[in-house]
Amino acid sequence: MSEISPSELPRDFASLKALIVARAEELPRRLTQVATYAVENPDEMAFGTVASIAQNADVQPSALVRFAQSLGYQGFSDLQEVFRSRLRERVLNYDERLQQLQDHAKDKSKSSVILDGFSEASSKSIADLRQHIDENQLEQAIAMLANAETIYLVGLRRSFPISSYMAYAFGKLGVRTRLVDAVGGLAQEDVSFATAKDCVLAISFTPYASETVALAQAAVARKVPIVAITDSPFSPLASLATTWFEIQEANFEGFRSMAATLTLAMTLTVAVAERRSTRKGK
Amino acid sequence: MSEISPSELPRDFASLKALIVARAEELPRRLTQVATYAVENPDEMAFGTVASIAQNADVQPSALVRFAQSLGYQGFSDLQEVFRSRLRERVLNYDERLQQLQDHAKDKSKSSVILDGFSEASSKSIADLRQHIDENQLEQAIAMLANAETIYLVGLRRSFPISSYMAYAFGKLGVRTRLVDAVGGLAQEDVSFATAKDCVLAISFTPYASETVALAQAAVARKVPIVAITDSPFSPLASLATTWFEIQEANFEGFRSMAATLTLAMTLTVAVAERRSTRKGK
DNA sequence: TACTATATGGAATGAAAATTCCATAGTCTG
DNA sequence: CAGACTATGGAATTTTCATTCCATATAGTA
Repeated sequence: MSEISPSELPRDFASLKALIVARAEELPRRLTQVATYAVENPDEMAFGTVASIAQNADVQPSALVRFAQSLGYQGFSDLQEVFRSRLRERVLNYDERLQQLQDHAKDKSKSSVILDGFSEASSKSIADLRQHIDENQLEQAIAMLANAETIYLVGLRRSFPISSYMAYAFGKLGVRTRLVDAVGGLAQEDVSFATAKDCVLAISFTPYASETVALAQAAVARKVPIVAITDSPFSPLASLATTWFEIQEANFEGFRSMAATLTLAMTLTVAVAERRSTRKGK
Repeated sequence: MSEISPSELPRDFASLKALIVARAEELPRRLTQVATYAVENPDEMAFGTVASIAQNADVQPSALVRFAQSLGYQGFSDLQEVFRSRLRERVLNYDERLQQLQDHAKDKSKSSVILDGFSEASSKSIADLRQHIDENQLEQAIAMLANAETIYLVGLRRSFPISSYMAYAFGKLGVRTRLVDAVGGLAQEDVSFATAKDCVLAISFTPYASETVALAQAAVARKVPIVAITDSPFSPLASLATTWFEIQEANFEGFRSMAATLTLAMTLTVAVAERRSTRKGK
């Protein structure tokens, strides 16, 4: 009945998907329709019944069975097993992982618990960042930084690793920056060379370092545009900045992650460098 | 028939689990058995049939139906829906997420693609770290650092943000460190004060900064124990170090993440500080 | 255009599943 | 210890589901 079925049908979702895509065009019209639906709604395929799926895909129940058979499976149920296996392999979601962390904390070494805790906090922070960031704002910040003659990187104490990373990475990519560290009030002088053609990237989290705020104020006074990365709308940087990102880092036992900030920093660095190189090319 | 069912039964897995746990003890013996099985085998509950689950849980099929009804559901199928919803909500696994990134790259802004790429790379790096790390090794490194009189933090160029983060965090936690930056060959002098009672934490990735290697060699000569964080068994640090961590950072378009290294750094910092404070307390 | 092969819709069928029912066992109470 | 109530196992029943079948439509070919 089926053209191919050399006993080695896909049993995992990835290869099944590949098979469906490959065979899709040589299948009859209605079965192509099923193929499309299957690839686009794998969850539904895993849990639905022939009748419910048929209704949603707008085909007859028999079409589903035929589809499965034309791929070489015994019937729909056989095919459905593969879609179900996909869900079994899925990664746990955050709530579950957190729960699991707590459940297994007893039988693990203290250091492993800490590692797991920070891993979770970091992953969660990154996921939140991705979900909450405003695309337009990201675009605006990149444009501002890409247009700047010199980027002044302001980040002290806890934020210093981030700004020093950006200084290093920008340097590698040929973008001119100035890493402002505020040792003994020398910092202000640095920024006092900045003009409206430059840009300040200020990073600060609670408790906001007073030097960072002072530097940002000096920049505002000189009409230097500011991109800020901070953690709250009430941050002093929020009102000073031309545009600003709110980053919520998850914490483990009170120690905040820095993963989201670092990820955003990497993004800005590469995006700005990329923007500059394409612009220069023209 | 059922005691409670005020039309607001759990429809999500988290609250269902809470309900089951809460009601478990007041249920009859066989139904408690079902409750236990359900909580411990949620996947099976989602995919199995009444017959198959009953067999695995070693109860009669009717017990499953009764269990569902005693919680307030119409029947087993009704309850099973909740277990299924849990799997639907699960996070995609890495392969799928990567695939999805590529699929949706067209209809997104370039900057979003970069952010997604780095987010993915960071999450993956952290997951790998957690999976591959050796607990005993982690313990050993923490012990070494906790016992040191002074911790010398050696990390240059790309690794400098990490060591500077640790310097900051250790400082906050009252652990004495020395951040070694190799400006103009001054570094060596720093390490030349170190003794066997201290410890060097060296961080370096390809291409290994020659200064970091030189510092590590100087430390070896003075019999100072070394904990290293690097990316390959062929790293010059691997052979010099007393113990070392291999970290594989995922990359996006050739730009390596730093999330795993940062997560390990946070772990070491907090674990060492914690170890010291408990020891001091005795 | 006629013929043939293939595809499709929809009802019929048979299998499998969930649910109910009932007889019996067990437990609690007076 | 008797009686009443609850719990349990397992068979009977009903519902739901996947699959097959067949009449009709569609497309391809001579």
